[in-house]
Amino acid sequence: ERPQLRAGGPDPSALRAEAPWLGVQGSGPRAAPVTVPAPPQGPSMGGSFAGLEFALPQEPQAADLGTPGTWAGAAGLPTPSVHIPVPAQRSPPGKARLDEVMAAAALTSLSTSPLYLGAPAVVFSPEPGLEPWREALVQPTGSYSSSSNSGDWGWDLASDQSSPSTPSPPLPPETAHFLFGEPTPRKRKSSVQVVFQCLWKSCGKVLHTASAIQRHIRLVHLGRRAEPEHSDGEEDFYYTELDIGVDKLTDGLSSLTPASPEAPVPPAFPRLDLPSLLRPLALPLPPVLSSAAPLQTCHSDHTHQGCLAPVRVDAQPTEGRATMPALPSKLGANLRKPRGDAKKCRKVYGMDHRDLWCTACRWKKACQRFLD
DNA sequence: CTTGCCGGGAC
DNA sequence: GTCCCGGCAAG
Repeated sequence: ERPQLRAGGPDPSALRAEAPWLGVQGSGPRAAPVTVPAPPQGPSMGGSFAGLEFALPQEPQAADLGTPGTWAGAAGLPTPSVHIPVPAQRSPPGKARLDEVMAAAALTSLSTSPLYLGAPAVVFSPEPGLEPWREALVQPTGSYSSSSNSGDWGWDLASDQSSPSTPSPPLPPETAHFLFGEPTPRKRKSSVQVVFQCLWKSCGKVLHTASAIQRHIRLVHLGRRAEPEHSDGEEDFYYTELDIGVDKLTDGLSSLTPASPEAPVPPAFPRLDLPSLLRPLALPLPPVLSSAAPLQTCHSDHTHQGCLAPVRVDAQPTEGRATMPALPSKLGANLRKPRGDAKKCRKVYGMDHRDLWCTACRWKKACQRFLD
């Protein structure tokens, strides 16, 4: 028994429905954020992007994460090899080894976030978040100036967005910071703290342990008993893990700690101050992804979407009541499947031979004969 | 404009 | 359950 879909609230069913589909669609550097090397497909990077070097986070740039400024420094090095996460060419669909990618993602999450032990399902739940990462990766360098993201998708507790003087092209430090998807590498364990934020609409509660947040969700949002044994794991869909620097934590979370359990107001998410950088993205990114665990990225495509379902909210980016920033106002439409390019019964047989159509076509449903 | 099909209604 | 269609989004 699932709770009814609350308007504007997280929708686990949508997530579940989308997950397999995402898996099918998954191609290219899907889990590249951490372990998957640049996909071999597509034009060679060496040609058009000579001089640039992949900065895929094989080994997370420990020193950079959490301190975006470092990136500016890296970019300023005299060497032509700039640490810019040169996006891989979009690879043909279906070529990626999904199992590899998934395995990599799973391993990464396990190795980087011991706290997952307390929330096993989280490994799955953030699945839809892969996209921004991928989206960024597939952006050709040449077009990066108009490319994705400012790194401000998340709340400012997790990342320092204050680098107004930093030029954005070709790659703002924030972007690099974000792109690596692992802002809290193991090497900096000591200065990083993990918190768990409730994604429930208008909640945003932040707790320090997975069990606590699960309990919170069970009790407050799912209306269930607090005991974990009564859980079916659904609460995992409603929170996200955030890695934040201790200093930031102290600054930003002072009013969000469990000491103020009644506070319905979520952390003050930063507004998107670089909207132009977001333009190419089909979807704004779930804010919770900014600096969270590696898997906390969104996976979608220019022609596909749906990844936002689990964090769907109706909040407006600039409104105080917003639990999350900059989500599209009409996400419902994003759940619609993109039109396939296959000819359908209607087109093949024409209106004249409607009797030849498959039943679904006759009923104006998704064609079952000519699948995409 | 046409096409695909979601959402929902009628039965 | 089957069957149909209004209406929407994409092209």
